[in-house]
Amino acid sequence: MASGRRTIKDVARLAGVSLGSASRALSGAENVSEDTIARVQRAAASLRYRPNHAARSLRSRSTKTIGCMFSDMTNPLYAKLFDMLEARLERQGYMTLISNTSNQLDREIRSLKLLAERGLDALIVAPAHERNRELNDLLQQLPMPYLVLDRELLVKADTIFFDHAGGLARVVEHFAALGHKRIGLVTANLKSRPGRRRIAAFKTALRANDLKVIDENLVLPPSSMSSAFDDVIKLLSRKDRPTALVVQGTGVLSSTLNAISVLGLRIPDDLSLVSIGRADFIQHHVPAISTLRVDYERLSNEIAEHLFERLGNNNGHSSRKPPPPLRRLFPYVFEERASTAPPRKVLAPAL
Amino acid sequence: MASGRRTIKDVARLAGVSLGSASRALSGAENVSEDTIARVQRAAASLRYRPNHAARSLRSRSTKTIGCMFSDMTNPLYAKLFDMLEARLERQGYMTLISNTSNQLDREIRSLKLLAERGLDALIVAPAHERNRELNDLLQQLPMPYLVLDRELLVKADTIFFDHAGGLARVVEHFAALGHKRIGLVTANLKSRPGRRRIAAFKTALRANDLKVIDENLVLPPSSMSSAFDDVIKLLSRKDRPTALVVQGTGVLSSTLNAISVLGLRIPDDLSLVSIGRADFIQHHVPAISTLRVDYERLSNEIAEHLFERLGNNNGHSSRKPPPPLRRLFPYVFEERASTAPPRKVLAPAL
DNA sequence: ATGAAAGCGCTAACAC
DNA sequence: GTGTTAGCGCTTTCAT
Repeated sequence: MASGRRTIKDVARLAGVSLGSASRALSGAENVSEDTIARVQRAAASLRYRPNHAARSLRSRSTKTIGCMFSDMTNPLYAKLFDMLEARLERQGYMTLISNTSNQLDREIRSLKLLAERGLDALIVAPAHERNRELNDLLQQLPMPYLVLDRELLVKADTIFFDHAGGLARVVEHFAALGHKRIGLVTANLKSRPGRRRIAAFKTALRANDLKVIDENLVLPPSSMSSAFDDVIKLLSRKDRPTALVVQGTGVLSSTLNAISVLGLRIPDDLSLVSIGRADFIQHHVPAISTLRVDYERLSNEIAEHLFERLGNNNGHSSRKPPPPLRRLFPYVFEERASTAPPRKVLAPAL
Repeated sequence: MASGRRTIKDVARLAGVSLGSASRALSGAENVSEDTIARVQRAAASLRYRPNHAARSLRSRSTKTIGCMFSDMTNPLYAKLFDMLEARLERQGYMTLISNTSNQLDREIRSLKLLAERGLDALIVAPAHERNRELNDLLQQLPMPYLVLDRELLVKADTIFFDHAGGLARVVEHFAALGHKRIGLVTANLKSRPGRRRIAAFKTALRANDLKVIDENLVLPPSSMSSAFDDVIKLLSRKDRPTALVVQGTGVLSSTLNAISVLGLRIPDDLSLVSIGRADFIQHHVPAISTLRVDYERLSNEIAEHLFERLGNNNGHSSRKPPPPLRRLFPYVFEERASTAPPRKVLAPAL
């Protein structure tokens, strides 16, 4: 890196004060005179001084950086969350370091090691491999506080869970109230918590509404971004095809819409549809698609607040008692738009 | 951060060697005996030693980190590039720090300052505001080498441009060869280079093929991710509607497909279509969509190689002559798939 | 309120 | 090949 970079020493010399005073003036400490602050700031500006981050964090033991390890940034939902989070944390002077692991265990492990040695102030993690021993050990040994996003790890950790049960219950009730009897779920067959919970919650919600659980109505393409096209075509070609569909809002949704369009079915006349998680590309769809979604602004606020609270406690080094781990159930919001209507068969007699 | 963290001093003591030897052993230096290496590594492992990154980069003046500033990570194209880049750089021991600015000038400026003071080894930037004075000044004062991605800045800088002209020429020739006379372009009306160049290149390509430039065929929704639905509906409802469409592969593409589906038009029977940049959500579309795309794997390799070359030169501090700035024209690849065919009117007489 | 001095953990330069 | 030492740029005591 540039050797000609200005240091705080240069600033102090130019301002005619000691090194310590310059530091205090720049970091807004208590015991500095107005005059000193002014002179130091002028000197810093004229030298275009920028503090050296490595030196600062070596000494102060704070990197002012928060790390995120998400399983797949290509997933627009994570991308959106990251965007909000970054904007939110930046306001407190924190930078966000992201590490994307593409659902690969080895990348998750290397990533965790790297993040650990960089001594970030805190971490937000959503590893794909919740039950891997090495990964769990690594997390446990992490020197900084960390927050888990919708994963059920082996280790006890602060976690924000998404309320899949509540969310899917809301959607199924909505369909049931409209008179739908046959409801399908199209979602990735992932092993991680969101995948597992969505399927379980869907079945539970059906039972709670006295609806039959028809396993054929569960369309489970292997990965979160892969195509559900063929499966949806098959499902919707059946004689007793579902009249309503709950669809995961990633690539699965676009291929489902594609299949619906190819079959010439109309939404909501022939088929009602609710997406889980509003994918960006769908927000202008015609007709507007009813969505079960997470309020990412609220979520990123909650994450930030929790993190800062933990960071605060951590300042006093070994505090008396470790606080109980956070276990927050974060709600989904159901936004009814134009993609749901009563099923045809029910409407017909009324005509 | 944890105060009980092990340092290299602990490792050296346990291994029974000096601090310097421990350091050399761990960083794979030249002059260390096999025996020392083994003992130090054993000691490090048993202590669960992790080097302190701040100390290391303060001393060695290298952060082993490369920063990216992209205008919008929510754009799946950037997300994909970042993913490949991260995997590529990780292999050389580099971490990738991403900063997402959502096309906001103030975030770009703050971001650049933060990245600068963290003394990253190199930067990859694609700012939305190419011609902003403050942003250009900031770039010029950057202490580390940086690479610009498809932007025309005021300052001279290493840049990889995408070959929009070559790419669009290829697509228009393809359509012309199939017999299309009326070709439309649907793309965001962004002020940044990709937006500008795409439009200009499209017009040039039409002229080169003796096709009329019909301004009404240019559909320009305001932002790269916004909806083109209404505009595409209008365009395709016209009597002399285009028989072929070139569509930007972001949210614009999904809303265009949505419009086409609502109008009941079939691809490629009623309308041929090529997307620019394969959005992830479209890779399984039926019919498969012909695409003008960037080879992100190759691109990330070129970026990495260029960066390491610049880093190499930078080691020798002020080298004799600064090398001429890189101005690389990066090619598009045209992948013909199933979404293009001769126009109907031309086929009819043949029947 | 200010200056002097220590030292964060590490690597690089130098001696042997 | 190894140990010793200096010092990266900064914040934080500790005097005054």
